Amino acid sequence: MSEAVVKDNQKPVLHALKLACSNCSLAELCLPFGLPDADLSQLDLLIDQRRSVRRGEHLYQAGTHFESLYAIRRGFFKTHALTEDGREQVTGFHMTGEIMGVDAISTDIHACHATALEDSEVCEIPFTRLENLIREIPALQRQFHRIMSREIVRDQSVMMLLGNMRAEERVAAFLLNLSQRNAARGYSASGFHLRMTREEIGSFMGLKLETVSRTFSKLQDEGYITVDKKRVDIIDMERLKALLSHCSPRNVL
Amino acid sequence: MSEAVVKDNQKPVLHALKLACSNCSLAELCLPFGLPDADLSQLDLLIDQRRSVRRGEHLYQAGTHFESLYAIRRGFFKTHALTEDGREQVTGFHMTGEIMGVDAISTDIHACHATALEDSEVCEIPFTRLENLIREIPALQRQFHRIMSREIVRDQSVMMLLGNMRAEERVAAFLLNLSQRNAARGYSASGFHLRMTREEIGSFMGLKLETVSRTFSKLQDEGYITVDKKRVDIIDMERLKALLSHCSPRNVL
DNA sequence: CGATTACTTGAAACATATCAAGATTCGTGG
DNA sequence: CCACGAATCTTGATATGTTTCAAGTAATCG
Repeated sequence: MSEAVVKDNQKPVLHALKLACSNCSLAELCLPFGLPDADLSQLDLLIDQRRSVRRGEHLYQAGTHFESLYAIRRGFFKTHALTEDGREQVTGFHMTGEIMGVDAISTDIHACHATALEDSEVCEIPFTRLENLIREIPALQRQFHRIMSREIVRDQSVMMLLGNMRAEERVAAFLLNLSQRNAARGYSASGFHLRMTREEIGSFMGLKLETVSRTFSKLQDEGYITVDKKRVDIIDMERLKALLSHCSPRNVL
Repeated sequence: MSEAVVKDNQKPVLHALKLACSNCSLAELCLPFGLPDADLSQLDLLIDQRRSVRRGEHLYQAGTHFESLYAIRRGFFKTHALTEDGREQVTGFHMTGEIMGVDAISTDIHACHATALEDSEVCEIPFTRLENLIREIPALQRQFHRIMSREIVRDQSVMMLLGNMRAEERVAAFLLNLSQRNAARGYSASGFHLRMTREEIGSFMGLKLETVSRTFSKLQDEGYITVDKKRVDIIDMERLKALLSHCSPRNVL
């Protein structure tokens, strides 16, 4: 396995690692879901580059030309946009198996920045070649459409959250969402390490960082969770879910 | 042209009208954008049914099985979801040329309701057949992906709006968005008729109806717009846009 | 034309933001 | 490995914007 590491403060490091969707443990969360082995090997041919992005570095920047989607192999990302006066708004947090970059398809320009919140690795998916392959593999086409659609549903859930919920409910929804996504990846549903700052959480949820901090403290005082800086443990999952029972038409986030 | 009108209070009326994307004036806002004539006639074969939905009726309901996307031929829709305790959240307003239903692709179940806010007509696009056709026409594939991606970008803009803006800014963004979309369809950018109630606007923007009403009055008092119940005229477009200058990374909504 | 729905406006209540200060943690270079 | 400076987090007091409650008016539908 040859490895060419190019160290640079801004640009992500590029590896010439051999990838294989066909034996990737994340397949069922990702593009290969539902594909028979024969088709998987075609995906293997397409996705031949892995890219390493270190904590704090960006994977792509808003305004740059769009060429590839990225599947997260390992790590954790935020996507965010900057307003004219320099404030940032976080538009999403992204875990292993998720696809980033679909927002750029509409204009061929990335609509947001993607920044690693921990040392990460992504699989690069050249989009033009993906479109070609999609035309030949109906199951891949269907899965790709599902992934795009899922993103739309997810964003609309966030809209409902921002439009309807109070701070306590927002933070509860946020934690439950992380919990579910952890569980789907085989990790603990009840305890995890937050990769983002209070400010980033607040930006995503439409709250100020002080409010996020206060709300964590309140949820802890009331016995829902324990918080120790970045470590969160859900003590009473049922009651935490009950906080949202009246505002979720289906699963929130 | 044979026409079979079935009157019913709940179900949309079904017409057996002949449709033709190939001579539709909305083509450039819709699925046919960028297709050569030869391919257009294939789309014509696919989209053979038009459906008439009267004001107040739904086009589809949340929870029902997904079979078709719908392109708005004429009219105006809202999409909305109900929370468990019966409140509704509006997730979007939709004008001619726009495609509705993509949120259902992820699960094969509609994630929201679609209700006509005026007498409307939609073109029904059977999704399985669309996927087949997309595999044969690369330009159609590209356009479909763009439409899905555009929806994601739009939803993320709403997230930024709900997360960052105060009431006055939200309402300004809302009016400017309607203005732009009107202009793109050849209508006036400065004056239009609101199809939705104050409550629906508020639901979409994360505000109470009283706040929407007050904000309209305030924008009128300050000379940005005039409001006469459902009629809105933008008096000073530049100043209205300036209200948003500090919170938009690019076009809002 | 009467009843229902939609809209406007005011006053008070409430939730979150803002400002501020101190404590803790993290990253970096010595 | 330690120490220092920067970044992050917590908590309190006050300010602000939006919601809630309430009442009255206007418009729409049958």
